[in-house]
Order: sequence, then structure tokens, then C-alpha cells
Amino acid sequence: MVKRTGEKFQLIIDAAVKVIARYGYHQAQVSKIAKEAEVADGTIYLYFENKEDILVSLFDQKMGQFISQAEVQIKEKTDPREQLKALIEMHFAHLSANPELAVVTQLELRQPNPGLRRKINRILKRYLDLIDSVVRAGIEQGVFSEQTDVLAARYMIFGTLDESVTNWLMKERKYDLISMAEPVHRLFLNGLKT
Amino acid sequence: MVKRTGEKFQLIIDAAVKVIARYGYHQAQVSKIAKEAEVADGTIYLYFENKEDILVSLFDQKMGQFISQAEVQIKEKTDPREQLKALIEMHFAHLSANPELAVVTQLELRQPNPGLRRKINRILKRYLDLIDSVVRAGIEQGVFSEQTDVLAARYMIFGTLDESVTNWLMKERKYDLISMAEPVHRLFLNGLKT
Amino acid sequence: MVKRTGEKFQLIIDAAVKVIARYGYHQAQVSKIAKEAEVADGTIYLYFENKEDILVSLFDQKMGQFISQAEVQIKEKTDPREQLKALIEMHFAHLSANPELAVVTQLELRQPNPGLRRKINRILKRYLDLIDSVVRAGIEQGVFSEQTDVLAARYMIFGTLDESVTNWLMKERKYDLISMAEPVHRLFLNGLKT
Amino acid sequence: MVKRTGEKFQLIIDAAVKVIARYGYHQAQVSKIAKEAEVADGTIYLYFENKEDILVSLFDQKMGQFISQAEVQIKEKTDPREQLKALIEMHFAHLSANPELAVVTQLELRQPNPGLRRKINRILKRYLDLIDSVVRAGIEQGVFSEQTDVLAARYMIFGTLDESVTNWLMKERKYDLISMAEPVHRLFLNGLKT
DNA sequence: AATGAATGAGCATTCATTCAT
DNA sequence: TATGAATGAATGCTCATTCAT
Repeated sequence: MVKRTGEKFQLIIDAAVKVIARYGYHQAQVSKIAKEAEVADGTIYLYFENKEDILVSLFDQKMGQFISQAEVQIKEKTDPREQLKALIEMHFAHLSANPELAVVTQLELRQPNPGLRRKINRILKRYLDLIDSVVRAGIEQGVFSEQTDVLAARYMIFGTLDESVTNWLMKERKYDLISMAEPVHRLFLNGLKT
Repeated sequence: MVKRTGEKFQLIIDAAVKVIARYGYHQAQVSKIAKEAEVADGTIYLYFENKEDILVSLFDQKMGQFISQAEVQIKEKTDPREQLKALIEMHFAHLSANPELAVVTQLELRQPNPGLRRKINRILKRYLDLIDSVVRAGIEQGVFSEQTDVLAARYMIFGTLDESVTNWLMKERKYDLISMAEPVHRLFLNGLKT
Repeated sequence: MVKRTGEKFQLIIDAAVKVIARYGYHQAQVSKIAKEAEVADGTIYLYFENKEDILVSLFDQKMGQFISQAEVQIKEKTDPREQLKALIEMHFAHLSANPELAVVTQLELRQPNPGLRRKINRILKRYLDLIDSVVRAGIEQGVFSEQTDVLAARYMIFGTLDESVTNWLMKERKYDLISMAEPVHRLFLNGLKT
Repeated sequence: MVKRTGEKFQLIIDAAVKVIARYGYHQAQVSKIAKEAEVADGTIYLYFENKEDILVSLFDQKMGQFISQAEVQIKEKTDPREQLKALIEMHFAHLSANPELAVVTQLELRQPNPGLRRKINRILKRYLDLIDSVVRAGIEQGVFSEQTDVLAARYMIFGTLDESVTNWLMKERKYDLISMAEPVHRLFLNGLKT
């Protein structure tokens, strides 16, 4: 029904990122997004099913681009330890470089709405798969312990990255997020033990 | 102004957990909570400032009780590795045993509302401090690497636990959360490396 | 049913004057009046039928006292021109001396509520009768024109006094109300004409 | 923000006059006004800021039209005594001819709400200025006493007209308001004296 | 394709009044 | 007499979505 391409599609998505980052999800009315995108309210509905669809499309596009880049970068490396390092650095670098997007995806998009959650998770799936593939490669190559529970490792990796970014945002980005990559990487590889 | 104690205060909090878990925050109208608690709508406002205050009070009480228990249990152990083990197990056991509460705190309480977020974080502070204290004790006793970045470790520990519980809920509690404690503990201590 | 006498009856009326003058009618909740009077909310209902009854009783008592004084003072004079002068002066002096009461009766008590209006008018009746009696006496004694329409004269006298006081209050009592008595009196007697 | 013109703006104002006159301000719910105007509830808010704004806009429009007419009529006359006569007659004629409007402006608009009061007074300003100009012209032309206090005269003229109309409404319009014009005019000019 | 005026469902909160103690 | 905790009815306003132009 709706046209998911075209110049205005992109204008609306970019306007949504700006408006949500500036005003927060609750104050990001469709009419405000339309105004920012310089289109009429009704035009939004030529490109998106409904308001939730704007959020999902936004996340789909921005996260999709990032995941594709990450997949390429990971493939260029063979050592799973290096792959993990690259993953952490890219994650932090990407959100550091796009603070508006970071606010939207880390804070404003975290709606309790179950439908939205499910769609977000479907998009994240590719990223989680990428994490899993790094962990599995490590186990297969014998550089990660064969006792490693892949699911637990995924929760650890994604959970840590996510928590790190959210806290950095909550503390108003007062410190350098990228400098967290090294200690996080060390913890993932060596754990807490001496 | 409002009375934060008494039988009805507790009735309302427990009703709110039930109603929010069942219908979600948006469909948890004050009148629905009042009905579940078998009090009049107006009675809610003798005990709570407003609807958000119900949520905050609920989290404050339930999380507060849990943290107090956790603090006691942690203090009984001297080995930071054991303390960490206990923390993970208690976290998973507590939410496994209270699935309604888990839904509310893990999913429904995650509102983008900044005011709410700040209040939630203030309550979580004690828990994060407890995590930090375990990490610091480990470093001081020489059982955790002295290179450990305490903040990164905290993000790892809390982020992993949080992600684990959320995913378990999203997968409709189809597996045993507590069995995740062992692999998670191993990852925290030894990392991924062989 | 209710007891319209006693120490607390008076305490509540005086508290109502204070609270309404300070917070305005809309913010003058029964519980606030009760607090100011240092009685329980429920106690109000041992002395007054309902909230409106507090207002009516207040107006009845305060206006009643004033009218009684006015009746006495008027009777002491024989010249209707002097009676009229006294009436104007007393009206202005009374409200000048009781600015809280003035705010309540001139501004806050002017509710569109028809029931309240009717009761207020019933109380004012005695005052309007007093005005009429002065006008009639003047006509009978031949000092006021026999063409005088008593009703029109009453509207003029009461309307002018009322408008004068309301404007004085609206201009935050920045000028001396009593000094308006002389020009008003002159207008009443001689009109605008040279 | 809101559009203060258009067909629906007028429909809503006229509906508001009817509904408020019939049910009183407190029972004139926005939804009732919308129904009478045959628009949706939300449409009201495309034309008015809020409920109070309907009241103010209504008074602004209806009073504004009347004042403009009055200004024109007054200017056509040169004798201030005739101007005063015209003013009184127009005031009474206008409200006699629009009894619903009279109920709204004389009774229902008299809210103790200070913000509303101030806005009403700002609109009335032009009318009071018109009264003042008649009084001043009379003094300058030597047909009104040079001792006349303009403010007192204004209070007398407006206060009397207002009181006359309010009482006529309270007595359920059982007599002819316009017939009050002559005795009132005589009082204004000649006063009570023989 | 684009517009933007119109729609109308939905809900947190207040506060006068009651009544068991 | 006095208390004050409890009641519950009642409503202005927002905003995602539609549809005639």
C-alpha cells in the first residue's frame, strides 16, 4: 500500500530522528515530524503505515546500514579476538558519531509496546547473529573456550555494549565512549580473574 | 502530603504489579488498578502523588527489598568470586520467582520518560554500588585483575544480567533462567579465552 | 439539622473569608477552610449544609451586620440628602476597612450559580430596601424630584457603589476609595448638568 | 496557533452562546458546545486555545461589534446629552434584543477567575473610553458641570446600566428594559434633586 | 502525489461529602 | 461533638489517522 522509497521517505525518516532526539518520543507528534520534513501531515501516510512504522523503518534503515558495515569489517578479519575488538569499537564509534541516533535508538525507541519490541528485535536479529558467529568462530578455532555457552556470551556482549551506551547517554556524553572499548574487550576475553 | 504506608498502600502496589503485568502500562488505567485493589479511584491519590508515582514506589519497594537481601547475602561471603556467583543467582532467582514483577520492571517500566528514568536510576544506584563493591573487593584481594576497569565491569555485570532476563521474558519464559547463572558466572570470571 | 451557632461556626466563617480572599474561590477547598479554622473537614458539616452554605452564611452575617449599622445611622438623620451621603460613605468606609471581606463579596462571591445568586440577592434585599426608603423619603419631603423613578434610582445608587468598589479592588486598592464619596454624592444629587 | 476565523469559528461561538445561556457555564461542557455547533470536539481546539478562550472570544466579538456600532451612533450626534441618551438606549436595546447573549455576558461571564476578569476588562476598555469621551465632551462644551469627576461619572453610568440589565434578567425579563432608558437618562442629567 | 482540516476516542485527577469510630 | 479516611462522579484536551480536494 505505502511507498517505502523516494526522496520524501528519507526526508521523513531524518526528520523523525531529529524531532525524537530533540523532543523525546512523547512530544514527537506526527505533525511535528511532518513540519520538520516540510511535508503535509497526510503525506506521512503515503510512505508509512502509521507512527510506529516510522520508528521501525528508521531503526531498520539506520541499524541495517550499520550491521552491513559491521559484517563487512568482521569478515575482513580472521582472528575472532580481533573480530570481537572490531565489533566493540564499531558499536561505540557508530553511536558516538551519531548522538541523535543514539538517543533515539537507546532511549526513545525503548517502548514497552510489545508489537514495536518484536519488530525491533527482528531487526536486531542480524546483529545478534553476527555476534554469535564471532563467538562460534572463536570456539571452532580453539581461541575461545569450548565450554562457552553461546547464548550467555551473546547476552554478555550485547548487554554490555547496550548498557555502556545507555549510561554514556544518561551521563550526557560527558566522557569518551570509545575509550571504553579496550577495558570491555579485555573483560570479554580474559574475564575478571588474574 | 501523601501517606506512603498502611494496608491500602500495599494493596495498591500489589494490584498495580498485577494489572501492569497483565495489560501493560498503557492499558493499566488508574481505575483498573483501583478496582483490582478494591479501593476507590480517589483513594489511590491518598497514597500516591500520581500514576507515575505508583510505578516508582512499586520499583522502590520491590527492588529495595531485593537489594537489602542481596546485601546481606553478599556480606556473608568473603570470596568475591562467590559473592559474584551469589549475585547472579539471586538476580535470576528473584525474577524467576516473581514473573509478574519481572515483566513490570524489565519491560513496562522502561519508559522513555526522562523523569521516570532518573527516579528508576536513583533506586538502582544501591544495586550498582553493590556490584561495584564486589568488583573492588576482588581487585583488592588480588583475585580479580588489578587492570580491571570497575565501570566497565559494572556495565558488563549489570548489562548481562539485564539482557538475560529481558530475553528470557521475550521468549515467554520457555527455559530455565537460573541455569544461565553458571555459564554467565564462568564468562565473568574467565572470559571467553581458553 | 445543622447547628448555626457556637464558637466553631464563627471560626469557620472567619477562616472562609481568609482562605477565599487569599486563594480565590476556586482554590478555597473545604479542606483548606477546615485547616485554617483548625477543625476537621467533617466538622464543617456539623455547622453548614454544604460549601455554598458557608458562602451564604458568611455573606449573611457580614452584610447583615453592616446593614444593621447602616439602618441605625440613616435613621439618625432626617435630611434624605444627608442620609444618602451617609449611605455612600458607610458603604465605601466599610469595604475600605475590610479589604479581605471586600475581595470575597465583590469578586469571589459573584458566581454564576443561580441558587447562590438568589440567596445573595435575598440578603441584599434589606440593603436595597434601605436605599429605596431614602429615595422615597426624599420624594415625600420634596427634596428629590417627584418624577424620580425609584427603581431607576436604586439601580443607579447601588450600581454606582458596586462598580466603584469593584474597580477600586481591580486596581489593587491603589487609591483612596472614601474620597470617591463626595463626587458620587454630587452626581446623585445634581446629575451631570450645570 | 489557532485559527480565529472561518465559518466554523462563528458556528462554535454561536453554539457557545446558546449552550451557555441554556445550561450555564459549568454545565456547558465542550462536548455539548461541539454537538450544538455540529462539529467534533477536537475541532473546537482548531479555533480556540481552550474553553475559557471560547468565552473570551465570544465576548470580544459580540461586545466589539456593539461598541463599534455605538461609536458610530455617538459620533453622529453632537450634543453630549443626546449622546448619553443614545448610549443608554443602545445598551438596553442591544441586550433586550439578544437575551441569550445578555444572560451569558451579564451572568455567566462573571467568573471570579482573575485571568478571565482581566481579559474581559481589556475588551470593555473601549466601551468605558467611549463613556468617558461623552462625559468629557459634555464638560468641554459646558453642558455638564465642570466639577464633574470623570471617573465617578463613568462608574455611575456603567454601574447603573449594568445593574439595570442584571436585575432585569434576574426578574426573568418580566418588564420592558428599554423603558428604563428615560428615567435613567433623567437621573444622569439632573440627579435626584428637584 | 500531496494537502491539511476535521475527526473523536480515551483517561488522570480533584474535591465536596459521608460515616464508622 | 468531633474526626479524617474513604468515596466516586465528572470532564477538558490531545493527537494519530482519514479523506475530500
